[in-house]
Order: sequence, then structure tokens, then C-alpha cells
Amino acid sequence: MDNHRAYDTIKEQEAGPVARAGLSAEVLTKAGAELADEVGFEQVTVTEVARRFDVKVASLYSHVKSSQDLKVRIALLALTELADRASEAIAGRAGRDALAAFAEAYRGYAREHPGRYQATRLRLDPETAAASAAPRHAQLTRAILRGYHLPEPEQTHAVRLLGGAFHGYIELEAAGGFAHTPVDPQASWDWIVDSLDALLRARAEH
Amino acid sequence: MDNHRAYDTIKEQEAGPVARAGLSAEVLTKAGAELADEVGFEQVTVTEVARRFDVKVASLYSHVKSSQDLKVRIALLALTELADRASEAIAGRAGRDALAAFAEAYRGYAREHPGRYQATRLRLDPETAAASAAPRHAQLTRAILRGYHLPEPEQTHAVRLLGGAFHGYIELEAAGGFAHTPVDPQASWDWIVDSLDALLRARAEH
DNA sequence: CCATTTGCCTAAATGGTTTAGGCAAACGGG
DNA sequence: CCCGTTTGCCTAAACCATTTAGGCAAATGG
Repeated sequence: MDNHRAYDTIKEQEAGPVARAGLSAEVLTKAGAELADEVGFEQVTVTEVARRFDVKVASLYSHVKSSQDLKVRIALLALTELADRASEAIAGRAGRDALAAFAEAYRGYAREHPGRYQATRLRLDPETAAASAAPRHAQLTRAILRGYHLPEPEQTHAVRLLGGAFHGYIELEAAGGFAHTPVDPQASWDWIVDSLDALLRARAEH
Repeated sequence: MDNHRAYDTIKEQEAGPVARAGLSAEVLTKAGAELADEVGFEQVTVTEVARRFDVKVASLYSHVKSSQDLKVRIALLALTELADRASEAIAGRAGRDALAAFAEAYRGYAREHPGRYQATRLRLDPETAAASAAPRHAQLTRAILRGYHLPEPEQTHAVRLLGGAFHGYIELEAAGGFAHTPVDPQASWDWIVDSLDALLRARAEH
């Protein structure tokens, strides 16, 4: 039962005094998010995160409850980052400008951080979702729609249309669904933003 | 080394002559699809499928190459079923009718077969995707758009808009994203189909 | 300077995946 | 009808990720 001693000896021979890795839920979440961007969100494992800190797997369990807990934390981080980015994008803009900037914020984030973007689609239980940045996303969309003067319940319909359209397009693009058609995805994106702007303006007048 | 004998004895005592389970890639795929609808696509494991046939896990490996292979087969099955359903829905319809029927086919399939619908978003490698029913989905969308007389490249833009909008809406709805707003999802869906129809008609004229 | 807390450890159980090798049932030609 | 081959499912065992339990030592603070 002198395994600890043997370990310490080796450790001290090889790396000097045993250094603490400085783990915390935040640091692990950040590392998990980076891992997700590199290998995909589904491929995030506590084992790989531990490897990156050169630490034993069990050590992570003092900071996160489970593998699922780690994934939820990554999702919450991504939702917050994405809401911050969208919020900054629409600041000082209105109408078509705001819509285009908002759309670009989402698409840009998904391109730069594919794993984090995948994480935003993790199914959260209702309480967690309500306490997350998810409601901010809906609020930001409503802020854009203020420029179009839609009455309820049409404003809610429009929130759902925009959320679905942007999210769905990004997902189909990421899945490689556009690879076999020689039409520039950027051109489609611009056309779609344009068309949705026209749609909303038409709906406002009735 | 007489484990086989021991096993056979038990088997014969308990269940008579050793019956073959009648496994095949098709049967396993079907069972996997049903499992997906019950517990979610990510929760599909070869272990659970084996349990359902009362068969040892290793036995499945004569029929499917790996756990991933099973998942790909489920995805291909779902893509085919969904394309069949969409195809039937738009037969004999045009314009707004076709669009609404197409949309309803997707949403209905996702509601009735949530796990299979999740499977349709599995990332397939390009060759597999090209040989799947995925191209049929794009063709079906183009069939609907014939009624709107859009020139290229706008027709391609519209294919991407419709694919993204329907898919994104279904995903957001399934994720519970609409739970905290007291607006009927069906009403939003109808409004969205209506709006997209108007959008396409407007784009056709210019 | 000692007591407590904190951080990471070893050890071991659980469970899904996968390969290797084997027996026996089914099948088809002589 | 019998025997060789194929097919179907088996046992056994390795691998890897997850998770819990329990322990030592560094850091912390009175």
C-alpha cells in the first residue's frame, strides 16, 4: 500500500515538487469548449480534458459533477458568448441593418466556434434553460423586430421564424448540405436576410 | 473449456433447442430506429439493441460493422422514410398547397419519430450522403419551387431558405424553446408557411 | 506551528465497444 | 441421406470512458 510514496518519488524525480494544476469548474469548462471546437462537441470527454491538464481523470470530479455536467457548463458558456456577440452586433442599429448584423453574429460564431455552437443545441432541462442566456436570445430577436412594428402574436411568430431560419441554415451548412451545389453560400445567406427583411416589412403593413 | 457445453445445456433446459434470433442489418436498423424514438438517438447503443433481441452483444458485429455503422444505417433509413413521406405529401399539389403539405410532412415525421428525426442530422461523410436520400430532399424542394417560377440562382437560395427554416423551427420546437411563451406553436407554424409562400411569390414577380 | 481545508492522487467498479476464435445449426451437392 | 461449408450466435478478453471511495500532502489561516 505504499503506492502513494512510489508515485510521489517518481513525480518528484521527473517534475520536481508536485505542482497543482489549478483546476476549477471555469477552467475546465473553457478547456472543454476549446476541445469541442477542435474535435466536435460530442467528442468532448472528461478523459481528454484531464489529459490536457496532465491530471488524473478522477481529479475532475471535484470540480464538475459528471461528464454531463461538464457539457451543460460548456453549453451555458456558449449561449452566453453568443448572446453577448449578438447583443453587441445590433447595438446602435435598426431595421435591415440590425437584422443583417444579428444574422452575421450567429453565423460568424458558428464558423469560428463550431463545437461551442453545437453545444448551444444541447437539450437543457427547463429550469437550467430558463436561467441560461437562452431567454436573452429571444429578447434580442424582439429588439430587432421593434423596427418592424409587428403586433402580437405575430411578433412571436416572427421570433420563431428568425430563430429557426438562421439556426437551420447554419446547421445545414455545417453539415455539408450545400457542398454539391455550385452556388455561393454567402450569396444565399444575403438573399435570405434580404428576403426575411422584406417579409417582415410586408407583414408590418398588412 | 467446456463452457459451450455448459451454455447449451442451460439454454436447452430453459428454452428448448437453441433458436436463432434472425438478426440482419435491416432488422437491427429497424430495432435501432425504434429504440431511438423511445430514448433518443444519442442513447442508441449496440448493447441495448442486443438486449432487445436477447442476444449477446458480439453477435451484432456480424451484421453491422460498428456502433457508428448502426447509427449511420438508422440515419439512412430515416432519411428515406422522410423523403417518401414528403414525396407523397406533395403529389398532386402545387403552390401554397404543396408548400404546406411538404412542411407538414416534415413536422409530422419529427413529432411521430423524434429519434429518427434526430438521426437525419447525423453527419455523414460526403459519399454516404450523396448515396443517401438526402439529394431527394433537395429535389422535392425544387419540385415545390417550380410553382413559384424562380430563376437560378434564386431557386437554390430558396431551397436553402426552406430547408433551413423548416428544419430549424422543428429543432427549436423539439428543444423546448417555445415552452415559455403562451403562443400556440401550430399558429406560428401556419403563419410561417403563409409568410414563406408570400415571400416566394413576391420574389417570383419582381 | 498546528488544524483544517483543498487538490489531486490511487484503486476499483460499472458499462459500452470491439476483436478473436469456436461450436452447432442450416444448407446444398454428391 | 450424409457430409462439407456456410452462417449465426456464442465465450472470452481487451480497451476505454465514467464514476465513487478513500487517502496523502500542499496550502491556508488562526
